[in-house]
Amino acid sequence: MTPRSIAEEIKQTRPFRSRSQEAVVALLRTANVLTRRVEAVCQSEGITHQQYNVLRILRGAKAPLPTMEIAERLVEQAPGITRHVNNLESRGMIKREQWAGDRRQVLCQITPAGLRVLERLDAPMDALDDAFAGRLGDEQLAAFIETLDLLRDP
Amino acid sequence: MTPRSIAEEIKQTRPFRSRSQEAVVALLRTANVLTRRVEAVCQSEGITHQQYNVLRILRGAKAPLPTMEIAERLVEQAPGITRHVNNLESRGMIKREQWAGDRRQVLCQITPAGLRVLERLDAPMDALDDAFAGRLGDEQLAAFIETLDLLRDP
DNA sequence: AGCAACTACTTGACATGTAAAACAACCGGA
DNA sequence: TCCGGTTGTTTTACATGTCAAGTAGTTGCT
Repeated sequence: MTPRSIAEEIKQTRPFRSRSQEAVVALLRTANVLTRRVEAVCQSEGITHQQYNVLRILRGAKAPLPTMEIAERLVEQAPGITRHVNNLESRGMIKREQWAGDRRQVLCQITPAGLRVLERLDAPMDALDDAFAGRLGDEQLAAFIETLDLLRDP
Repeated sequence: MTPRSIAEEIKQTRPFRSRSQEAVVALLRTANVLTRRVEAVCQSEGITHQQYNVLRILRGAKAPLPTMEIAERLVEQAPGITRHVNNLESRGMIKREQWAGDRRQVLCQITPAGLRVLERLDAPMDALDDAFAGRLGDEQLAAFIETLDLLRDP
């Protein structure tokens, strides 16, 4: 039941210099594949992967969030977020408002329309998650997550 | 020694609907972080992550490769590859030639200049791989790679 | 108060990824 | 051989991510 190994998959004559390199390449390729699937699901509602993430962050937050908060959570630079927010706002999925406390900040909040979009995506996204990671056994899944957490650790 | 968990890291009020979802998010975020580091290394030679990959594929191949072969191995659409190849060719790192056998194909080959660029990147890239994946134990690393291979399996 | 330094965006310019369409070249019959 | 259908690649158009600058609005120090 061994899946095609990366070495074979990319047909490299000189496969890998190290096991670490193999892990790096495998991680990047796997994420690449996964991203496409997520995009495919989001497309059904006419939004992109990152727009979806913005909406999900806003839904997850109890209160309206300043733009930079979203940027931090998405690990993306501010300009990109500004554009996502522009786009989502123009389509009525989120609402922006100045906050009296610090007028530099723009607080973003998901609208009922945005919530409905997310709700329609919940089921297919859950299905994707399960189809993707569901074949891993419980302890393999746990180990995988733990390893990923460790790798991101500074 | 537990790293910040994703749930905590992204400050979501409603963390995850499932363990599978946590794995999906962790994978995407980890790849995101890793990509930035790779880009940072490539930048020292003035090339991008994907241009680096094109060069590495061409170095790994014994013979010149048609453009579409590169696209397949990089899992990227043709137009993107055309541009990378244009860019690399204009800087003398690769060479393009028509092939008599099938005149639709354009064969790409790395030049000595391109090889030198790669050689200068080999050491820092190895270092990155090790810094990134090196803290995993041997068997944790093996399990990680195996899981990734499995996840990419159709 | 006054001003330098900093923060939160926003805008503009540019590289890259993708879908769609344009082309040239090849392939398999009729 | 001629023709419709594929294939390899490029062009075009567009969305997105990043960097560099620009603009408000704040803060801290004097």
